Amino acid sequence: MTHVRVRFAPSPTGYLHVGGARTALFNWLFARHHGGQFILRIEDTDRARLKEEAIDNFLNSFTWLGIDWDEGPGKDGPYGPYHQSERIDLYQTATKKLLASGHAYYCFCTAEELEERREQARREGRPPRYDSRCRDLSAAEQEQLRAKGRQPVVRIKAPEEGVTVVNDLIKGDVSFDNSTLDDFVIMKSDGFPTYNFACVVDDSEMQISHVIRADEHLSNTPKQIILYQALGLDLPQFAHVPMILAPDRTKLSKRHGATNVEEYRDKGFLPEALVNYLVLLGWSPSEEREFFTLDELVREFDLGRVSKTAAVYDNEKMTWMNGHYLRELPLETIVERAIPFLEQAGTVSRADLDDRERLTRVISAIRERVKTLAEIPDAVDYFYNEVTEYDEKGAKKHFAKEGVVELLETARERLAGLTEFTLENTEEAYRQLIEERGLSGGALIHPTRLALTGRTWGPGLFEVMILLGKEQCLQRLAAAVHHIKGN
RNA sequence: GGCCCCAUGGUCUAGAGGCCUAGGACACCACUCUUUCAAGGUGGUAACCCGGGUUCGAAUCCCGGUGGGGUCACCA
Repeated sequence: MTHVRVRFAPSPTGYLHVGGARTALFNWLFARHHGGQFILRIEDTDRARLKEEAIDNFLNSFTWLGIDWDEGPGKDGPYGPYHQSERIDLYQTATKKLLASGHAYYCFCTAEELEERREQARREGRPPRYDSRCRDLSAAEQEQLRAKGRQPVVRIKAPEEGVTVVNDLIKGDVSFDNSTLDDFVIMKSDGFPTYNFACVVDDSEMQISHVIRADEHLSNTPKQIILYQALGLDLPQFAHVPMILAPDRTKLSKRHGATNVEEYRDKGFLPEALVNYLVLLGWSPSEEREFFTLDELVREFDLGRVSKTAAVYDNEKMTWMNGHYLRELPLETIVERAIPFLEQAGTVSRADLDDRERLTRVISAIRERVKTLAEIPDAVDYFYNEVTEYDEKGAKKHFAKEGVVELLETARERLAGLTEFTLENTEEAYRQLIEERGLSGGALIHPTRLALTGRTWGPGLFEVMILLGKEQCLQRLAAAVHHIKGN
């Protein structure tokens, strides 16, 4: 294979979308698999929609996902600059070439005129194509229009007959009738290139070997091929990856919930899980397997195993995947990543957060019971804060029983009598009491859990006791008794 | 609407003519483990869009329908 150079070319108008993230990921994996380069190119030719902070958002998202780039913003290379707004001279040179060779021409129609004609075409049920009316304007006519103050655009002279075939690595050969193409704009009246033009000039200039992009660009590809041909340039390989759809089978958008990777981070998802989930949407490994590290993906990834069909994004599976990573990642890693969420929630004091040893034990106890980092503050709450209320259903079930007050008081005395408050001792004390009274384990354990945590679920009771410490246990048992009597 | 792409359980997918009585994963249900909730283990419900061909044989190849998606800008 020729030397692999691929690129991801976002337009800095918003955030990195999960669909974009997956496309970038496919590009990155392909580059790493083949020992090639992954380039980030900023397509900022639409100055009206440009957002200053967007580029940083993108870069942060990539870094968070573990995707690095060999050339691009902050990483100069031999084919820079990597912002299209700084490459205008390149597009102008290419335009001059096209104009000189008769492959392009100036068009003086205004945006309003064009919109009007498109509207009319639609009304009459015709395809809204540009009618090439400026194609053969004489020099004199052009002068006249310029004199009127009209700022022209430059259009490509598209072939009127024949067929343009896209040899796509994923879709196979796709043919387009040239008669369906019109003389599209390559340079806007503001002197900036259009997407298709800038894309071709840059992909060629940057020696891109494989253009791997979303399916929605497939219909742009014949236009780009025409530009390559007009400029006398070699074609890259094309690969159009299927789209990611929302559950209602439409394009994924804000109204479907979290769609950009920053939101996933903020909702407590792990980058490992997002990457793993996303890569499995549209790509399948050669062996039946669900979990892959980035390194394993680099080894396994293959464009040949990318599916042709659009995939529906499933948040349940994403969440399941996240839960898996939450359980499997090193404990220290989870603790590190949980801290920002705990800080944000503000329910655990600074001092408690700094007691890393206890925090680690607490998180170890609950981590397989949560699916996202964002659930951790709530799950650890009672280890750090007093229990102020009891689960309503649980209270009805466990606090309303005959003799529960006496039972909890007795249990409290037994615990109070322990000189060493260990897992073994506490359990032993409880087992003994259970046996004495001829109770089922749950009859004592359930009300105790509710008293200590306010909840009906959580880690093993004796683990909770040890984590809470003797004093807290005694205090909470007393408080619960007080609460029950008060009702 | 024109053009283009696609079509295996609710969802992600395996499958490149006989290995398919269609496999795996999520979700769901049951059982199991268990002091609870999870996690884990075991089992289960559930799919080849329809119609024609081709072939001894089709989820797989061809054609036609249907359905879904994408795209038709001086946006990328």
